[in-house]
Amino acid sequence: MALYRTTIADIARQLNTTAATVSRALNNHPGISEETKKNVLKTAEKLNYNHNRIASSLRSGKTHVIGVMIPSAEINFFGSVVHGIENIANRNGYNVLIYQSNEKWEHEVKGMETFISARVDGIIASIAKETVDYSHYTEVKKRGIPLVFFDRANDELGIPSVVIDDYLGAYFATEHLILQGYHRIAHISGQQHIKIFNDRMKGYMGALQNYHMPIDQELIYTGSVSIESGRMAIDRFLQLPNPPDAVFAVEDFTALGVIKELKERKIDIPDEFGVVGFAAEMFGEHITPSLSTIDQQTILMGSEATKLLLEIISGKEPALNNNKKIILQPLPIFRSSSQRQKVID
Amino acid sequence: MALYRTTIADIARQLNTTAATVSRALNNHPGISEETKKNVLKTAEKLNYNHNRIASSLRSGKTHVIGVMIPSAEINFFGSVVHGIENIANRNGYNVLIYQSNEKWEHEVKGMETFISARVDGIIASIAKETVDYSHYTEVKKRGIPLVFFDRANDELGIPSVVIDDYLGAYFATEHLILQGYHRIAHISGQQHIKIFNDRMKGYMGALQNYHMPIDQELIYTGSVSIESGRMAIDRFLQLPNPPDAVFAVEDFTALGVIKELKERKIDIPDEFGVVGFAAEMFGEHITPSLSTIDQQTILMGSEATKLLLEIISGKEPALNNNKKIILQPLPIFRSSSQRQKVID
DNA sequence: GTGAAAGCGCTAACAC
DNA sequence: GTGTTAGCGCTTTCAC
Repeated sequence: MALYRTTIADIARQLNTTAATVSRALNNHPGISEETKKNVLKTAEKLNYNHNRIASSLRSGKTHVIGVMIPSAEINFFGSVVHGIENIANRNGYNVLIYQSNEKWEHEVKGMETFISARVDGIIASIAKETVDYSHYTEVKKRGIPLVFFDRANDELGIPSVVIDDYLGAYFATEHLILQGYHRIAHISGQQHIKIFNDRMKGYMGALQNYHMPIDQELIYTGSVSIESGRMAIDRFLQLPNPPDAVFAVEDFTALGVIKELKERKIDIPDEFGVVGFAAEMFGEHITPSLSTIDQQTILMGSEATKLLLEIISGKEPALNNNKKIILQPLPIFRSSSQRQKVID
Repeated sequence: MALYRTTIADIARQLNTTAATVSRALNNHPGISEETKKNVLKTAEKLNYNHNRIASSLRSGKTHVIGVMIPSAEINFFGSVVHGIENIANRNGYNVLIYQSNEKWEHEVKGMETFISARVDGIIASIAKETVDYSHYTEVKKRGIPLVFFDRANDELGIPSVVIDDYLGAYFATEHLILQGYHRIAHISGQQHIKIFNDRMKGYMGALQNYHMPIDQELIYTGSVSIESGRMAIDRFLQLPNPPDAVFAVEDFTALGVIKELKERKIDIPDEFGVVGFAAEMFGEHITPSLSTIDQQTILMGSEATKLLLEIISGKEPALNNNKKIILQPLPIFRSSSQRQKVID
């Protein structure tokens, strides 16, 4: 088997010309005759030539690779964002190098080092839950490598980001429950040091205030974003002297726990109790009752982040201290779990 | 901002030594004094040096990058396999370049070209549904680039693969329905040119035969792997003079369609009708009734494929005409949709 | 419109 | 244990 790989020098030799000319022809440089170009292309084909990006990158300083840092490829949300990133990247001749943090700070640091070593042209990242020290991100910034955050961003680093409007999504969800005639609306929240969860809490409160409904601290349960925390929240809520008749959960799995617990207690959804989640996880459409939720526009988030990054790379957007923040509109999806047939009033 | 990047030559200059020595120290070569190594490491740190993989790759011919071709990052199954791949790859100092075919042959071809250009050290791929021409894969093989298939493999190309035993999984599913006392067990199949779907059909038939039950062609519906095809199959089955009382569906979404249709028709699951799917999709656990299914061991599939690839790369496994096939055991998960409380006999 | 020459940053073969 | 030398394959001045 011939492991020998054709180089531009081989093509040049065949055509009695030089590597420089071949390179120019292959890269569509202006000022190269049509004739030469045609010959080069034909010979390249004949010799089974394949462009060596490594050599090209070393010389030009551009790798056409984008590093993508996600907490986990196994989580639907991130897989879907990656899908959006890949589409735009490939369409523009960029490749995508994936790194998973598994929500661990150490992995995130290692990933950034890998990206720097690999000389990626830019990085798209979503911050790990564990991360509180951001020096690896500021280091990337300091080295002049374009960086864009998505979903889990940090606004204080002068790094642009693409997020959805979590406040608004939560506002929509809560408002919807109010308009459906629920009177005491509870909220199950997530870890408050994570901005998106905090924003959702604020959106919940904002909607209540706007509709002149009291904010009752007893109706706010801080959980850990899991089925179990949904179940536990219901358990506590129903022990209250004046229990809620609806809940906006910080995320779909939490809402699922709520539904499971309510069903076991034979409490009718949505007539006796309304439920809205957040994230538009796949299962929500298929459970009974189907789950009302807020879509986070994952594919769009990926493609917008990539477009923004490519604009920074191309110089159309400033690379430094760019606080640009693209805020996507959340998309409410109201299904059976919150749509009352008869409004009790 | 200093975009200047420290090179090993800079470190060498500081220490009055040469780039070669610095390189050796950095790469832990044998025969370098502890003292020198310590000094190099210290100076590298001080100068904020970062290894340049591009230059290193060009010289050494190794990129430490694995190309991964998947149909879509958005499909849970593939995201999960990628998770398994990433874990093993990173642990061994390899990075993962992702490419999505979107089930299209053209994209798959382009992806392989990209991998070749990027000089990846090896490739892990799952074949697009559309693909019937495999020349891009044989081309990769011809160029001596290690290649491993997972899940959707082709046994005739002399390329190793990691798959689950689809026959056995289907056998388990069907046998389980038989043992639960169902008498007429139907099968909803997928496109038969795709091997895994064909294997599942065979496993279904094998179980029936082993238990001396007749194979009735009327009870086999060839669908397109979707919720809709599950619904349509039930519609047809229930029009038969002698309808089935259970179904083994080729995949979970098809099984979901079955369940939705049966519920609408007020047919009790599992008492009147048993259902088993395939794939262990997330939603199956949370719908009512919960779905019996066959787990495909996605993470394990990813890690086994990566281990195999790394062994080929390291030369422990032959690179050429390696027909090694790692067959993972499917894991039955029997839930409510097929577990009869009372066996009707 | 094309050639000559240099060099991106690293590693490996060969000295000593 | 370390230095010398060469070169991986490409792109990019600077010529003419």
